[in-house]
Amino acid sequence: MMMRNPNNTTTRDKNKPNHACGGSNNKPKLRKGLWSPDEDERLIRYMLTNGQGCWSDIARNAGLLRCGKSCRLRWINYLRPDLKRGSFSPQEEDLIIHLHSILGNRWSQIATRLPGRTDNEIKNFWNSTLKKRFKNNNNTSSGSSPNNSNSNSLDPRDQHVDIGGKSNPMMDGYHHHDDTMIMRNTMRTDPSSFNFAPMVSGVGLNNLDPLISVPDHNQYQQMGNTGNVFTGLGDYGNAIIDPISKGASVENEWFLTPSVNGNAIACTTSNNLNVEVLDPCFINSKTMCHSESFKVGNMFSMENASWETENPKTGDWDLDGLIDNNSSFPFLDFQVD
DNA sequence: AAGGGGGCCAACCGCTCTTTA
DNA sequence: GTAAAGAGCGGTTGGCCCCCT
Repeated sequence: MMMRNPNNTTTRDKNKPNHACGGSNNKPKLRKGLWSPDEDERLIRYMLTNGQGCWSDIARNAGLLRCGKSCRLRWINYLRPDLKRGSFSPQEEDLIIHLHSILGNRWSQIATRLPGRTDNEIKNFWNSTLKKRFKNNNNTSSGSSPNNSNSNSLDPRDQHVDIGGKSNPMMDGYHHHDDTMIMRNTMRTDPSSFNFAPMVSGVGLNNLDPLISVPDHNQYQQMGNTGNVFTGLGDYGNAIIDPISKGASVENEWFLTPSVNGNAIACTTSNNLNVEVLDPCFINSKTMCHSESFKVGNMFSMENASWETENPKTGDWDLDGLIDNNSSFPFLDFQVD
């Protein structure tokens, strides 16, 4: 572990006012910079004895000349006994990439799903390693790579969906990650002429889905036994339902299901031949699933057309519910009038 | 061997959100 | 209802270390 000299004060420390950690003339000057072993020991001893409370009180009661904020950071990112040390495992890397594709730079939310890892650690890992890796992939990959991007973005979500290396006009889509514009075409398949495998991959299962980008997690992938559609549950819970196996028997019977990756997926039958799967991506999944005002017709009208959502904010989602519920989705039936 | 550049990562900043009085 | 304080978050900085030349 690289350590700076705890006695050092950075230029930034010297030149900038300390808004966050006091700095009042009446109070003893608070220490900044690296923590000394003695400070660590004081904080550990206090936390183990008294537990977490008001951080300002902790700093004071532990006899530390630190602001509460600094104590909190030190404890959470370094001293906590349940922290995992060492480099990230490939599984953790996969999970970080996957979660980042869903959550973006919400490091704290990503960290809650990697026990023993801190948001700071993950953020640093992403910025120093994974981001660079994506950049290199973009520079060197060509054609059929799932990570191949038509944009210059480093963000794995900015990926053109290219099924099997060939652009499929029925399944083409593009994701833009910046919360302002997401579009993806409706998909319509005719089972008499369509090869389902790429569809399954392209819709929401794993590595061909620009929102997923996690290879080798297809173990739950199933083909629908109707031969018409598919039923799938990705390793991380991204679900796709087979409307026919769910009992759809009439034309235009719709089913909605929230996907863990934030996509609310709608399935329907049309003459029991075509299957519509809509992946509105960044549209508020709560609205889709729960709002009475939501009209399936709105989705239907988007068929074969890209669209812009008004203001799709990832923060609107019940991501906790979606992501945590990996194994049993509350499939929500949705009946068209 | 020296030194310069780049990577890593601890820790800070500034902001927003939440809680409390 | 509102202001202040506390907590938490993401972005950023910069010191230390390693590696390459």
